[in-house]
Amino acid sequence: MQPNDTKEQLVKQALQFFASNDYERSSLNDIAEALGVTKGAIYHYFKNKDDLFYASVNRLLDMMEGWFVDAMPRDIPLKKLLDNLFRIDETMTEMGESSGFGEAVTDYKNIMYLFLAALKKFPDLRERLDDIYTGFRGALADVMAKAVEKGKIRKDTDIEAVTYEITAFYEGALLLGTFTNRKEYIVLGPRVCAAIWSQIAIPASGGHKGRKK
Amino acid sequence: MQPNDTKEQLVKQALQFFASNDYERSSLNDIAEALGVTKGAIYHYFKNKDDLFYASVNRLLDMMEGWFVDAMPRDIPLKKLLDNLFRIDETMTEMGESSGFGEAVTDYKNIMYLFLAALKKFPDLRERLDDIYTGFRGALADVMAKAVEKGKIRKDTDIEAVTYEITAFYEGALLLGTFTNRKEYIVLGPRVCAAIWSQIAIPASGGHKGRKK
Amino acid sequence: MQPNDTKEQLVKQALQFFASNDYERSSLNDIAEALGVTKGAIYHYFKNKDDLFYASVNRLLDMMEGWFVDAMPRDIPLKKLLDNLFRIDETMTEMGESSGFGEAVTDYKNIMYLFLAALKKFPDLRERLDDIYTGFRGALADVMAKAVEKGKIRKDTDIEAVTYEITAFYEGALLLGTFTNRKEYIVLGPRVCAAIWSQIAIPASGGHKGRKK
Amino acid sequence: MQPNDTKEQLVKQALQFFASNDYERSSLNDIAEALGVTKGAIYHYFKNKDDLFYASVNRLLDMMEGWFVDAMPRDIPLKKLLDNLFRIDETMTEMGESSGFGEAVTDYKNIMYLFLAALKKFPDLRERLDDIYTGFRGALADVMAKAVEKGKIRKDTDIEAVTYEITAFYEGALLLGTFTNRKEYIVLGPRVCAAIWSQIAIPASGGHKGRKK
DNA sequence: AATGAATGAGTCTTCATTCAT
DNA sequence: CATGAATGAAGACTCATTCAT
Repeated sequence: MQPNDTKEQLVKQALQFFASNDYERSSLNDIAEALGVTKGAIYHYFKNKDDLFYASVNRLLDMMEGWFVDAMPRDIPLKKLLDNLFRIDETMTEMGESSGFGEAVTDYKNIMYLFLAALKKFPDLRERLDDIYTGFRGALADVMAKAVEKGKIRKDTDIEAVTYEITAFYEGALLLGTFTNRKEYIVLGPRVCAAIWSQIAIPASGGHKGRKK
Repeated sequence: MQPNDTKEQLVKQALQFFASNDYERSSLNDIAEALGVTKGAIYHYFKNKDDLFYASVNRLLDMMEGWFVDAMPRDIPLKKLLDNLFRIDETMTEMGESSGFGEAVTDYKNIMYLFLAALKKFPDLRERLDDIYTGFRGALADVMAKAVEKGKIRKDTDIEAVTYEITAFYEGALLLGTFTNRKEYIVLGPRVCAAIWSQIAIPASGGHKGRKK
Repeated sequence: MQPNDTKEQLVKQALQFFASNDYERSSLNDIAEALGVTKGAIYHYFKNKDDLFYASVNRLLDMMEGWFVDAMPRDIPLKKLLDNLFRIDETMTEMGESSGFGEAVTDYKNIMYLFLAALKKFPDLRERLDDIYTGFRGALADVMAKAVEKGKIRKDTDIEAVTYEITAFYEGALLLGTFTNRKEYIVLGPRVCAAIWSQIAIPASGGHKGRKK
Repeated sequence: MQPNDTKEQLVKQALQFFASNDYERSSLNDIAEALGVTKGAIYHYFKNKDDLFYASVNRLLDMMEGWFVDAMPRDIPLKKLLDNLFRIDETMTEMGESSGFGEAVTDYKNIMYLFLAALKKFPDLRERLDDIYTGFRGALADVMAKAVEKGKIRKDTDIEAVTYEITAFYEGALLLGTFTNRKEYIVLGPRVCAAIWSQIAIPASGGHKGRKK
């Protein structure tokens, strides 16, 4: 195994470990054991405990950037994109699976803790995270702009507000799930999607056909 | 100074301290110094470090419950309520001031960390937090139901979805602020509010013309 | 209740407490709670924690002195005295009951620990304890001397050795009981008594005499 | 220095330390200093303070088992064995020297405290200790049985009682020494031995061979 | 006579980090 | 490359004792 591969492996495993274990409360002994190496080995590849954590979080950010920005489909019909997005649980699972990290990393609750711990230690990560959100919102705005052009949604749509609304709602829904331990977004996500859609869509024809009773 | 007063004081000060300092990383030495007492005094009133933290978080939850549930105005016009709510920054500041805790407790970024740290340590707090969110959404739903009756908003409004949407958006906006360190919600909050309102409001007269330019 | 009475009560209760609880491991808080008073009250009557312990142990020594020395029957037939003594368990129980302290103080295991802890802290107690053993052995020797006079036991009996033998055996039997948690002395005590008696008694008649000068 | 050697060394030195210092009152600082290592080093080899103590006491029990059970001479004339045993002080010293532990471990006073402290903390040690006593008594009983066969002692000897008598006396003599700080057993031990012997021996013949000058 | 709040020195324990091998 | 023994600073917690009331 090439040296670099070893380091890569360690980062990947460490990320999985940190996803399910609180960084502050994990001793290097625990970590080393979980990674199947000795403490010395870790110090061989990383400057210190923080360095390993930093590398792990960055690996996670790479993945999220790939998923939410680079891999964001931009030539898909807006309605379809939104429908997909608002099946929040499926989207998260899909992302987790495609990432190749275990399911521990998929669980938003874990990611939440991971990010907050990381941001507290490494404020410079804020910038990377910000880029990801900005990128995501940009992609969404692009698709909406196209939808306006195509006459799918109203011309007077406040695109910036709506992308922000969607992004914030997304995060908030996951956060509420973390707080309350109930995934209400599974049921309510699509209904919120419908509500938002009705707010921007151009009515097919006459009148509003009572989208819900 | 009465014993009870002392304990109360300690809880209050500890809450302020924990709002700006990470619980795990704060040594009892730091805490004691910040509270202006000796370690021994803390152990006189609290079983251990966790106990003090638990009491502090509960005090915060009391406050939030009072603000977001008990003090929630229920006979206010919906539009007015939403306008108020979506001036997120002002609402948070107002709540902070009314609480009597310092501004450290007002800052949502701090509360975020506080809650996540607390939930990790004391899973039973999840229930209290859940009650608060449920209470808040219930109050919101009540006002919306009345607005429906009064013909202010559409009869086919998916009240449950919209209240969830608002709550999650609220949390998400604050969380994004925490992540990115930018309070976009100051500008975008009201615009999102307008978008949501247009989605549920009954058009003043014929056709939906240019609710926003 | 007179002040002195209070102090007396405290000493008595403390003795019972120390009989079942290790002194070193008992905090003054525990002790105060067990005695049903506050720490302050203890400091009112005793100089410090050690002082209370010292008083308690002395009270126990008073009791033992009364039982093993002062109340030792000296005009009883030797055989009867020995028979009584070697029913070790009954003797200990009887002593405990007569003492008025609870049964915790009766249990030799507890006394053992108490003495060792006390001797370690207060070496001067050794003298008192020594006096008690000396007194006991003296009383025993007196009875044996009389038995020699009366022709009950052999004239060449090494009285000093036999009293020492009995005393040491007694302590040793109790100590073994403490170590092994089995009261073998209940069964074996009387048999040892018989063996010792046969060693000193004058054979009723012919028998094998003159094996000793 | 090999790892195992280091741990062994620590156990051995700790035993010597605990022999002369009360476990409860010894801080890990004291212990570490006495062993010539840092506290951290101790925690490297032992789970905690108790663990080190436990290992030390077990090492002592190993030694005692070796001495009092395994190394007990079984084909020696009973009289000689008893004579040896009842020179208590010499026996204890010999054992101490042969053990290789320092003289602190030899002193029965110390062993006493050690055992009681250990039994209080680790009740399971009682079993080991019990085995040692049982083994010792068994060996003694074997030798006595042979002596009966060879016509050296009386057939009606209550072997079980006598071995118990000897064992308990042994312990008791040492305990009295601990309590009173006087080694009376140096003088009285042999005299008690003579008394016991006269109780079981078969008179050689008519003559009085002066067991005592 | 009695309280109990408050202290601070001391306890056991953890852990990131270093370093000789 | 990798080990794991060893360190030492820092952590949470205990408790005998004091003192104002």
